[in-house]
Amino acid sequence: MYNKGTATRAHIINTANNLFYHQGFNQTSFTDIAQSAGIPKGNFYHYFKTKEEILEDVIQQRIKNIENQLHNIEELNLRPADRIRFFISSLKNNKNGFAQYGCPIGSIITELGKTQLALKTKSKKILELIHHWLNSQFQQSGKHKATAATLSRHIMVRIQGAIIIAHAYEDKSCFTEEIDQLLEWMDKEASSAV
Amino acid sequence: MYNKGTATRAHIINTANNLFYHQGFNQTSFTDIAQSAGIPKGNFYHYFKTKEEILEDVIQQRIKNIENQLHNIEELNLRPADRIRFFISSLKNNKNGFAQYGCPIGSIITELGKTQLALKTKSKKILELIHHWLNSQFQQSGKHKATAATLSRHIMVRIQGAIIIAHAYEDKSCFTEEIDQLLEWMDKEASSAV
DNA sequence: TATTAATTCAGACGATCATCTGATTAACAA
DNA sequence: TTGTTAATCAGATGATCGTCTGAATTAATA
Repeated sequence: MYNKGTATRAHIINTANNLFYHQGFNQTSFTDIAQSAGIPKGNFYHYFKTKEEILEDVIQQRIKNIENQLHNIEELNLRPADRIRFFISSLKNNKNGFAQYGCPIGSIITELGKTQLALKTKSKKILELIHHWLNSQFQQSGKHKATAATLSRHIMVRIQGAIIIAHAYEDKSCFTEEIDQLLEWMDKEASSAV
Repeated sequence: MYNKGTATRAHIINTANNLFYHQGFNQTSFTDIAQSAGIPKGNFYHYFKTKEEILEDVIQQRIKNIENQLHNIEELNLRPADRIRFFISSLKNNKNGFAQYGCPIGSIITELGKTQLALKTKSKKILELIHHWLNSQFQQSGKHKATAATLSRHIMVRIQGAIIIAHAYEDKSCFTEEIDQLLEWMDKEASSAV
């Protein structure tokens, strides 16, 4: 077997992943990815037939990354509510990227949600993964199903909103301060309501 | 003087306004606007030299609309805090559009923020207009400067976040329920802290 | 070594993009 | 009526888009 291609393929996905994040999906051309990856355009077709195929693999990779991230949190031996706190806090590691490029998940859904609904549905899975995880943590912490749904959605809303505003103003402190408020909210509200 | 063109120009801006909202700026071509407006492409150049020029006028129009909206609220003879409540409530009138196309302001800033920073700066003014107005209302209601800044930003965050999530799930109830929570928050938190 | 399959790569394809031209028509002012 | 400006409109322009071809090269297998 001859499989140097596996590495090349991964390299393409990585490059596309960054470009889609930094420039947007529609604003990133085949030529962009090829040049940035240092791979001749003609070579691409051997790995991906369409730009959509690249996006699908990029999404798959992002899903895996987040699954690993959430899995690692679950191994920390924390109570469910503290897992959520840990997850929210850890978002602050990305604050520079959020302020400069927005949310890698939210921005692509917003972009594709306008005209490319099939691709949007696929990107949405990343959002749902986090959303379902939060929901599950709330239920494990003893919240009723309906309460857990409301609380988890509320967190999604405030994270997405904080990133939007931080990106609009290119100011990471917008994000960190709103996240700190969200953590305070976790202590007060989310601990009380059942 | 011969000025049938004024109406044509306004018609172009209106058409572009809708298309930019429904499809995104980069996903809307000159041909799209021309066809949708029923105006031959060649005629466009008489009114707008570039696509950016159209966007600038679209933004100007949106700013005027929001200025009018806010001005109307100020004439309702409400207390500042109730003006804010009124503004937030009135967003529910757009819930269908939000769920289907996202936020006309947030989505264009997100899109342009990736690669077209000059245009982003211009679109951002619509966001700032609302943000400053909220800030001003909070200050008029007796809040300290720093408190008003935090509270107004928080509202922006939650509105943007609610729209993002509603758009992602194409579910307007996501938006309305989060907005109702925001109004409850107004009653509790925003009334207390000075 | 000969054969097969995986991989590389230069460049072509038609479609579409934003932009522009120049000729034509419509409206008004003299 | 004539001259001038505003407005219309068919279609060209070069650049770039995503997609694709086919031949060359490389590595593994028989």
